[in-house]
Amino acid sequence: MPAQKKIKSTKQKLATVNPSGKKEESFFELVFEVARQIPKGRVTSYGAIAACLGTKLSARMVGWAMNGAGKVKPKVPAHRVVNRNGMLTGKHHFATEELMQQLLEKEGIKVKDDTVVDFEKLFWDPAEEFM
DNA sequence: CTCCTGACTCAGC
DNA sequence: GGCTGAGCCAGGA
Repeated sequence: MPAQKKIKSTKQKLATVNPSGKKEESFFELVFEVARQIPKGRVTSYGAIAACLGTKLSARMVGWAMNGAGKVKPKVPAHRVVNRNGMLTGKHHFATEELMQQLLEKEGIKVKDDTVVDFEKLFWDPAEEFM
């Protein structure tokens, strides 16, 4: 795990990325925004996103937010989000358990034993993007 | 309104 | 070094 550096007000940065100055977005919409920023062929963790949003203790909420990942538009690449070990803990929530892995492999990410190979190398820190 | 649960994480044993 | 318990917050019953 890359030591989580000083997280700044990422929410504000998100507001910049998403200049639809409407009402406050719910927590998972915020999560979706971050998730959509994940570059192809890269992955991140629930904790990283949570920390990025300032609620690192609520990584569960991030994962849960992903529950609606396929129900929103544009679609959220939930398959690029794994737990802090790089394990595909959320694959059971996809259409099929193989789907998540297939999507990852399709993007050049190798998956072995439900775990992303070279996870640390492929890890994408949301804080980097909004810095 | 209260209770339960959950795609995580960390700390303790 | 693996397993267990507790904390986290939001939404659904």
